[in-house]
Amino acid sequence: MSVSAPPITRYERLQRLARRFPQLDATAIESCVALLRLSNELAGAYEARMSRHGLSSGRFTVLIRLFSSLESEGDQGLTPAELAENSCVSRATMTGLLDTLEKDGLISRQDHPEDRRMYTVHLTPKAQRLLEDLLPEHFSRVATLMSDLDETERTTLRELLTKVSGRLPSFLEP
Amino acid sequence: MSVSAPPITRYERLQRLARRFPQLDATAIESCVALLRLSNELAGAYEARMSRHGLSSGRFTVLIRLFSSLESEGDQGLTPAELAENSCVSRATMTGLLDTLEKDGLISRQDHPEDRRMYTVHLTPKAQRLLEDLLPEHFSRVATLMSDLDETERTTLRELLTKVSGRLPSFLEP
DNA sequence: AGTGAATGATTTGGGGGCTAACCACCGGGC
DNA sequence: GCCCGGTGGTTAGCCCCCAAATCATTCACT
Repeated sequence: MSVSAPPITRYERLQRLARRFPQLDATAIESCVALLRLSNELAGAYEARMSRHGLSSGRFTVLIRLFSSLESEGDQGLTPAELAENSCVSRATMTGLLDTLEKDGLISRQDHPEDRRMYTVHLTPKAQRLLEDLLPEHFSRVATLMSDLDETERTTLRELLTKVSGRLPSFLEP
Repeated sequence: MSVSAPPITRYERLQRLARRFPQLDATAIESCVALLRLSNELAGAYEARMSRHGLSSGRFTVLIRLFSSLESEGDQGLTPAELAENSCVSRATMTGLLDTLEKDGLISRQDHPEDRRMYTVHLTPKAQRLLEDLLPEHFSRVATLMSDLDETERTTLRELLTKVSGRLPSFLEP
Protein backbone atom coordinates (compact mmCIF):
# COMPACT_ATOMS: atom_id res chain seq x y z
CA MET A 1 0.00 0.00 0.00
CA SER A 2 1.50 3.28 -1.16
CA VAL A 3 2.43 6.00 1.24
CA SER A 4 2.29 9.61 0.08
CA ALA A 5 5.74 10.87 -0.84
CA PRO A 6 7.36 13.37 1.51
CA PRO A 7 6.98 16.95 0.34
CA ILE A 8 9.90 18.37 -1.55
CA THR A 9 11.23 21.71 -0.43
CA ARG A 10 11.83 24.64 -2.69
CA TYR A 11 15.54 24.31 -2.20
CA GLU A 12 15.51 20.65 -3.19
CA ARG A 13 13.69 21.48 -6.39
CA LEU A 14 16.31 24.10 -7.09
CA GLN A 15 19.08 21.58 -6.52
CA ARG A 16 17.55 19.20 -9.02
CA LEU A 17 17.16 21.93 -11.59
CA ALA A 18 20.80 22.80 -11.09
CA ARG A 19 21.78 19.37 -12.39
CA ARG A 20 20.20 20.14 -15.71
CA PHE A 21 21.30 23.76 -15.92
CA PRO A 22 24.94 24.25 -15.01
CA GLN A 23 24.48 28.02 -15.18
CA LEU A 24 22.17 27.86 -12.21
CA ASP A 25 23.67 29.41 -9.09
CA ALA A 26 21.45 28.27 -6.25
CA THR A 27 22.49 30.79 -3.63
CA ALA A 28 22.26 33.61 -6.15
CA ILE A 29 18.70 32.64 -6.95
CA GLU A 30 17.78 32.19 -3.31
CA SER A 31 19.05 35.66 -2.50
CA CYS A 32 17.34 37.21 -5.47
CA VAL A 33 14.06 35.54 -4.63
CA ALA A 34 14.33 36.61 -0.99
CA LEU A 35 14.85 40.17 -2.13
CA LEU A 36 11.92 40.15 -4.51
CA ARG A 37 9.63 38.55 -1.96
CA LEU A 38 10.36 40.89 0.88
CA SER A 39 10.10 43.93 -1.31
CA ASN A 40 6.82 42.73 -2.69
CA GLU A 41 5.48 42.32 0.83
CA LEU A 42 6.94 45.56 2.01
CA ALA A 43 5.46 47.49 -0.89
CA GLY A 44 2.10 45.89 -0.17
CA ALA A 45 2.37 46.81 3.49
CA TYR A 46 3.11 50.41 2.62
CA GLU A 47 0.15 50.47 0.29
CA ALA A 48 -2.12 49.00 2.92
CA ARG A 49 -1.07 51.52 5.56
CA MET A 50 -1.41 54.50 3.29
CA SER A 51 -4.81 53.47 2.01
CA ARG A 52 -6.14 54.08 5.52
CA HIS A 53 -5.48 57.75 5.00
CA GLY A 54 -6.78 57.96 1.47
CA LEU A 55 -3.26 57.85 0.09
CA SER A 56 -1.25 55.40 -1.93
CA SER A 57 2.40 54.64 -1.62
CA GLY A 58 3.19 56.77 -4.66
CA ARG A 59 1.12 59.73 -3.53
CA PHE A 60 2.67 59.58 -0.09
CA THR A 61 6.15 59.62 -1.57
CA VAL A 62 5.32 62.79 -3.45
CA LEU A 63 3.85 64.49 -0.39
CA ILE A 64 6.73 63.68 1.88
CA ARG A 65 9.26 64.84 -0.68
CA LEU A 66 7.43 68.15 -0.94
CA PHE A 67 7.14 68.35 2.82
CA SER A 68 10.82 67.83 3.49
CA SER A 69 11.69 70.30 0.78
CA LEU A 70 9.34 72.82 2.33
CA GLU A 71 10.94 72.35 5.73
CA SER A 72 14.49 72.60 4.48
CA GLU A 73 14.35 74.97 1.57
CA GLY A 74 11.18 76.99 1.93
CA ASP A 75 8.21 77.02 -0.39
CA GLN A 76 9.97 77.00 -3.72
CA GLY A 77 8.09 73.99 -4.91
CA LEU A 78 9.39 71.24 -7.13
CA THR A 79 8.75 70.45 -10.76
CA PRO A 80 7.00 67.30 -11.89
CA ALA A 81 10.21 66.05 -13.45
CA GLU A 82 12.11 66.48 -10.20
CA LEU A 83 9.38 64.68 -8.31
CA ALA A 84 9.30 61.86 -10.84
CA GLU A 85 13.06 61.44 -10.63
CA ASN A 86 12.95 61.47 -6.86
CA SER A 87 10.04 59.05 -6.61
CA CYS A 88 11.40 56.61 -9.19
CA VAL A 89 8.37 56.81 -11.46
CA SER A 90 7.97 57.98 -15.03
CA ARG A 91 6.90 61.52 -15.80
CA ALA A 92 3.65 60.17 -17.19
CA THR A 93 2.90 58.48 -13.90
CA MET A 94 3.72 61.67 -12.02
CA THR A 95 1.11 63.51 -14.04
CA GLY A 96 -1.49 61.06 -12.81
CA LEU A 97 -0.33 61.22 -9.19
CA LEU A 98 -0.41 65.01 -9.24
CA ASP A 99 -3.85 65.02 -10.84
CA THR A 100 -5.39 63.03 -8.03
CA LEU A 101 -3.44 64.90 -5.35
CA GLU A 102 -4.72 68.16 -6.79
CA LYS A 103 -8.26 66.81 -7.02
CA ASP A 104 -8.01 65.89 -3.33
CA GLY A 105 -6.82 69.39 -2.53
CA LEU A 106 -3.40 68.28 -1.32
CA ILE A 107 -1.17 70.04 -3.83
CA SER A 108 -1.40 73.07 -6.08
CA ARG A 109 0.26 73.75 -9.41
CA GLN A 110 1.81 77.16 -9.96
CA ASP A 111 3.34 78.61 -13.09
CA HIS A 112 7.08 78.28 -13.23
CA PRO A 113 8.54 81.78 -13.14
CA GLU A 114 11.22 81.16 -15.74
CA ASP A 115 10.15 78.39 -18.02
CA ARG A 116 6.65 78.25 -19.40
CA ARG A 117 6.87 74.57 -20.18
CA MET A 118 6.96 73.71 -16.50
CA TYR A 119 5.16 74.49 -13.30
CA THR A 120 5.99 74.05 -9.66
CA VAL A 121 4.13 71.85 -7.21
CA HIS A 122 3.26 73.04 -3.70
CA LEU A 123 1.70 71.47 -0.65
CA THR A 124 -1.60 72.94 0.47
CA PRO A 125 -2.18 73.69 4.17
CA LYS A 126 -4.53 70.70 4.20
CA ALA A 127 -1.71 68.43 3.10
CA GLN A 128 0.62 69.92 5.68
CA ARG A 129 -1.88 69.21 8.43
CA LEU A 130 -2.39 65.68 7.11
CA LEU A 131 1.34 65.00 7.18
CA GLU A 132 1.83 66.46 10.64
CA ASP A 133 -0.84 64.04 11.81
CA LEU A 134 0.47 61.12 9.84
CA LEU A 135 4.21 61.27 10.13
CA PRO A 136 4.83 60.60 13.83
CA GLU A 137 3.11 57.26 13.64
CA HIS A 138 4.57 56.46 10.27
CA PHE A 139 8.11 57.17 11.42
CA SER A 140 7.52 55.01 14.47
CA ARG A 141 6.42 52.13 12.31
CA VAL A 142 9.45 52.34 10.07
CA ALA A 143 11.68 52.50 13.12
CA THR A 144 10.00 49.38 14.47
CA LEU A 145 10.34 47.64 11.13
CA MET A 146 14.10 48.02 11.30
CA SER A 147 14.46 47.62 15.04
CA ASP A 148 15.95 44.14 14.81
CA LEU A 149 18.89 45.51 12.85
CA ASP A 150 21.58 47.38 14.72
CA GLU A 151 23.48 50.21 13.10
CA THR A 152 26.17 47.92 11.75
CA GLU A 153 23.62 45.62 10.20
CA ARG A 154 21.78 48.51 8.62
CA THR A 155 24.96 49.73 7.03
CA THR A 156 25.76 46.22 5.86
CA LEU A 157 22.31 45.86 4.35
CA ARG A 158 22.66 49.09 2.41
CA GLU A 159 26.10 48.07 1.19
CA LEU A 160 24.88 44.71 0.00
CA LEU A 161 21.92 46.27 -1.74
CA THR A 162 24.24 48.75 -3.40
CA LYS A 163 26.41 45.93 -4.68
CA VAL A 164 23.42 44.23 -6.24
CA SER A 165 22.22 47.50 -7.64
CA GLY A 166 25.55 48.01 -9.33
CA ARG A 167 25.02 44.79 -11.30
CA LEU A 168 21.58 45.68 -12.54
CA PRO A 169 22.86 47.21 -15.80
CA SER A 170 24.57 43.96 -16.75
CA PHE A 171 21.40 42.10 -15.85
CA LEU A 172 19.58 44.20 -18.43
CA GLU A 173 22.19 44.16 -21.17
CA PRO A 174 21.05 43.08 -24.62
CA MET B 1 24.45 89.91 -5.53
CA SER B 2 22.91 86.61 -4.52
CA VAL B 3 24.52 83.30 -5.28
CA SER B 4 22.38 80.21 -5.75
CA ALA B 5 22.26 78.15 -2.57
CA PRO B 6 24.19 74.87 -2.54
CA PRO B 7 21.97 71.86 -3.19
CA ILE B 8 20.75 70.00 -0.15
CA THR B 9 21.21 66.25 -0.06
CA ARG B 10 18.48 63.81 0.73
CA TYR B 11 20.19 62.89 3.96
CA GLU B 12 20.38 66.52 5.07
CA ARG B 13 16.67 66.97 4.50
CA LEU B 14 16.07 63.87 6.56
CA GLN B 15 18.22 65.24 9.38
CA ARG B 16 16.21 68.43 9.46
CA LEU B 17 12.93 66.55 9.51
CA ALA B 18 14.26 64.54 12.42
CA ARG B 19 14.45 67.69 14.51
CA ARG B 20 10.74 68.14 14.20
CA PHE B 21 9.80 64.48 14.51
CA PRO B 22 11.64 62.74 17.31
CA GLN B 23 10.21 59.41 16.22
CA LEU B 24 12.20 59.63 13.01
CA ASP B 25 15.01 57.09 12.86
CA ALA B 26 17.18 58.25 9.99
CA THR B 27 19.13 55.06 9.40
CA ALA B 28 15.95 53.01 9.57
CA ILE B 29 14.38 55.15 6.87
CA GLU B 30 17.51 55.11 4.74
CA SER B 31 17.62 51.34 4.86
CA CYS B 32 13.93 51.00 4.14
CA VAL B 33 14.15 53.37 1.21
CA ALA B 34 17.17 51.56 -0.16
CA LEU B 35 15.26 48.32 0.00
CA LEU B 36 12.19 49.69 -1.71
CA ARG B 37 14.23 51.35 -4.42
CA LEU B 38 16.32 48.39 -5.34
CA SER B 39 13.36 46.08 -5.36
CA ASN B 40 11.43 48.44 -7.54
CA GLU B 41 14.30 48.54 -10.01
CA LEU B 42 14.84 44.81 -9.81
CA ALA B 43 11.19 44.06 -10.43
CA GLY B 44 11.25 46.42 -13.38
CA ALA B 45 14.35 44.74 -14.76
CA TYR B 46 12.72 41.33 -14.50
CA GLU B 47 9.66 42.62 -16.28
CA ALA B 48 11.77 44.14 -19.03
CA ARG B 49 13.72 40.93 -19.61
CA MET B 50 10.67 38.72 -19.66
CA SER B 51 8.77 40.96 -22.02
CA ARG B 52 11.31 40.07 -24.69
CA HIS B 53 9.97 36.55 -24.65
CA GLY B 54 6.31 37.50 -24.52
CA LEU B 55 6.20 36.82 -20.79
CA SER B 56 5.76 38.93 -17.73
CA SER B 57 7.42 38.48 -14.40
CA GLY B 58 4.27 36.91 -12.95
CA ARG B 59 3.74 34.52 -15.85
CA PHE B 60 7.38 33.48 -15.74
CA THR B 61 7.14 32.72 -12.05
CA VAL B 62 4.23 30.41 -12.72
CA LEU B 63 6.00 28.64 -15.55
CA ILE B 64 9.21 28.06 -13.67
CA ARG B 65 7.33 26.76 -10.66
CA LEU B 66 5.54 24.28 -12.86
CA PHE B 67 8.76 23.38 -14.60
CA SER B 68 10.68 22.64 -11.44
CA SER B 69 7.75 20.65 -10.12
CA LEU B 70 7.65 18.67 -13.35
CA GLU B 71 11.37 17.93 -13.12
CA SER B 72 11.26 16.89 -9.48
CA GLU B 73 7.89 15.33 -8.97
CA GLY B 74 6.59 14.32 -12.37
CA ASP B 75 3.59 15.66 -14.17
CA GLN B 76 1.15 15.87 -11.31
CA GLY B 77 0.40 19.51 -11.94
CA LEU B 78 -0.39 22.13 -9.35
CA THR B 79 -3.61 23.82 -8.39
CA PRO B 80 -4.20 27.54 -8.89
CA ALA B 81 -4.24 28.05 -5.13
CA GLU B 82 -0.85 26.39 -4.76
CA LEU B 83 0.55 28.48 -7.57
CA ALA B 84 -0.88 31.66 -6.09
CA GLU B 85 0.60 30.89 -2.72
CA ASN B 86 3.95 30.07 -4.25
CA SER B 87 4.01 33.13 -6.48
CA CYS B 88 2.86 35.54 -3.78
CA VAL B 89 -0.18 36.76 -5.70
CA SER B 90 -3.88 36.56 -4.94
CA ARG B 91 -5.98 33.75 -6.34
CA ALA B 92 -7.86 36.27 -8.44
CA THR B 93 -4.62 37.37 -10.03
CA MET B 94 -3.66 33.77 -10.65
CA THR B 95 -6.84 33.24 -12.60
CA GLY B 96 -5.82 36.04 -14.93
CA LEU B 97 -2.24 34.79 -15.30
CA LEU B 98 -3.45 31.29 -16.13
CA ASP B 99 -5.97 32.65 -18.61
CA THR B 100 -3.31 34.38 -20.65
CA LEU B 101 -0.87 31.48 -20.31
CA GLU B 102 -3.55 29.13 -21.58
CA LYS B 103 -4.46 31.47 -24.41
CA ASP B 104 -0.79 31.48 -25.41
CA GLY B 105 -0.75 27.69 -25.35
CA LEU B 106 1.76 27.46 -22.51
CA ILE B 107 -0.34 25.69 -19.90
CA SER B 108 -3.34 23.41 -19.84
CA ARG B 109 -6.03 22.99 -17.24
CA GLN B 110 -7.08 19.47 -16.31
CA ASP B 111 -9.84 18.32 -14.04
CA HIS B 112 -8.68 17.56 -10.54
CA PRO B 113 -9.18 13.84 -9.95
CA GLU B 114 -10.52 14.20 -6.42
CA ASP B 115 -12.09 17.60 -5.98
CA ARG B 116 -14.34 19.05 -8.61
CA ARG B 117 -13.89 22.59 -7.34
CA MET B 118 -10.29 22.57 -8.48
CA TYR B 119 -8.22 21.67 -11.47
CA THR B 120 -4.54 21.07 -12.02
CA VAL B 121 -2.28 23.15 -14.20
CA HIS B 122 0.24 21.54 -16.54
CA LEU B 123 2.96 22.83 -18.82
CA THR B 124 2.51 22.21 -22.52
CA PRO B 125 5.41 20.91 -24.60
CA LYS B 126 5.60 24.37 -26.13
CA ALA B 127 6.20 25.89 -22.71
CA GLN B 128 8.80 23.27 -21.91
CA ARG B 129 10.70 24.11 -25.06
CA LEU B 130 10.43 27.81 -24.29
CA LEU B 131 11.86 27.32 -20.84
CA GLU B 132 14.70 25.11 -22.01
CA ASP B 133 15.63 27.91 -24.36
CA LEU B 134 15.15 30.65 -21.82
CA LEU B 135 16.56 29.34 -18.61
CA PRO B 136 20.27 29.00 -19.34
CA GLU B 137 20.56 32.67 -20.15
CA HIS B 138 18.24 33.67 -17.35
CA PHE B 139 20.18 31.71 -14.75
CA SER B 140 23.39 33.27 -16.03
CA ARG B 141 21.96 36.72 -15.60
CA VAL B 142 20.84 36.09 -12.06
CA ALA B 143 24.26 34.63 -11.25
CA THR B 144 25.87 37.77 -12.64
CA LEU B 145 23.50 39.98 -10.70
CA MET B 146 24.73 38.45 -7.47
CA SER B 147 28.32 37.94 -8.52
CA ASP B 148 29.65 40.79 -6.37
CA LEU B 149 28.41 39.03 -3.24
CA ASP B 150 30.38 36.09 -1.93
CA GLU B 151 28.67 33.23 -0.16
CA THR B 152 29.01 34.82 3.25
CA GLU B 153 27.49 38.05 2.04
CA ARG B 154 24.61 36.24 0.39
CA THR B 155 23.84 34.48 3.62
CA THR B 156 24.08 37.74 5.50
CA LEU B 157 21.74 39.43 3.05
CA ARG B 158 19.13 36.72 3.45
CA GLU B 159 19.44 36.88 7.23
CA LEU B 160 18.99 40.62 7.27
CA LEU B 161 16.01 40.41 4.96
CA THR B 162 14.51 37.74 7.18
CA LYS B 163 14.89 39.98 10.20
CA VAL B 164 13.05 42.79 8.48
CA SER B 165 10.43 40.38 7.26
CA GLY B 166 9.80 39.26 10.80
CA ARG B 167 8.84 42.80 11.75
CA LEU B 168 6.37 43.25 8.95
CA PRO B 169 3.39 42.13 11.03
CA SER B 170 4.05 44.83 13.60
CA PHE B 171 4.40 47.34 10.79
CA LEU B 172 0.90 46.44 9.71
CA GLU B 173 -0.75 46.25 13.12
CA PRO B 174 -3.90 48.32 13.61
C1' DA C 1 -29.54 12.31 4.39
C1' DG C 2 -29.54 17.50 4.93
C1' DT C 3 -27.93 21.73 6.01
C1' DG C 4 -24.61 25.27 6.77
C1' DA C 5 -19.84 26.64 7.07
C1' DA C 6 -15.58 26.49 4.64
C1' DT C 7 -12.87 26.24 0.47
C1' DG C 8 -11.66 27.09 -4.46
C1' DA C 9 -12.10 29.56 -8.70
C1' DT C 10 -13.97 33.30 -11.15
C1' DT C 11 -15.98 37.91 -12.31
C1' DT C 12 -16.25 42.72 -11.65
C1' DG C 13 -14.55 47.14 -10.88
C1' DG C 14 -10.81 49.93 -9.88
C1' DG C 15 -6.00 51.75 -9.16
C1' DG C 16 -1.20 52.17 -10.33
C1' DG C 17 2.42 51.82 -13.44
C1' DC C 18 4.52 51.84 -18.08
C1' DT C 19 5.60 53.10 -23.19
C1' DA C 20 4.82 55.61 -27.21
C1' DA C 21 3.06 59.40 -29.42
C1' DC C 22 1.87 64.13 -28.92
C1' DC C 23 2.09 69.20 -28.25
C1' DA C 24 4.35 73.32 -26.18
C1' DC C 25 8.26 75.68 -25.28
C1' DC C 26 13.33 76.66 -24.91
C1' DG C 27 17.76 77.57 -26.85
C1' DG C 28 21.67 77.31 -29.96
C1' DG C 29 23.41 77.54 -34.77
C1' DC C 30 23.04 79.22 -39.34
C1' DG D 1 15.34 86.17 -37.37
C1' DC D 2 14.41 81.27 -38.13
C1' DC D 3 14.70 76.58 -37.82
C1' DC D 4 15.40 72.35 -35.18
C1' DG D 5 16.91 69.28 -31.83
C1' DG D 6 16.17 68.81 -26.92
C1' DT D 7 13.30 69.04 -22.93
C1' DG D 8 8.91 69.04 -20.08
C1' DG D 9 4.21 67.70 -19.49
C1' DT D 10 0.15 65.26 -21.06
C1' DT D 11 -2.69 61.76 -23.37
C1' DA D 12 -4.05 57.15 -24.95
C1' DG D 13 -3.81 52.45 -24.51
C1' DC D 14 -2.11 48.62 -22.34
C1' DC D 15 -0.85 45.15 -18.47
C1' DC D 16 -0.59 43.69 -13.67
C1' DC D 17 -2.52 43.39 -9.36
C1' DC D 18 -5.96 43.61 -5.83
C1' DA D 19 -10.46 43.36 -2.93
C1' DA D 20 -15.10 42.16 -2.81
C1' DA D 21 -18.85 39.69 -4.45
C1' DT D 22 -20.40 35.42 -6.70
C1' DC D 23 -20.96 30.58 -7.80
C1' DA D 24 -19.86 25.68 -7.26
C1' DT D 25 -18.38 22.08 -4.50
C1' DT D 26 -16.95 19.73 -0.34
C1' DC D 27 -17.03 18.61 4.46
C1' DA D 28 -18.57 18.29 9.13
C1' DC D 29 -22.22 17.85 12.10
C1' DT D 30 -26.64 16.63 13.44
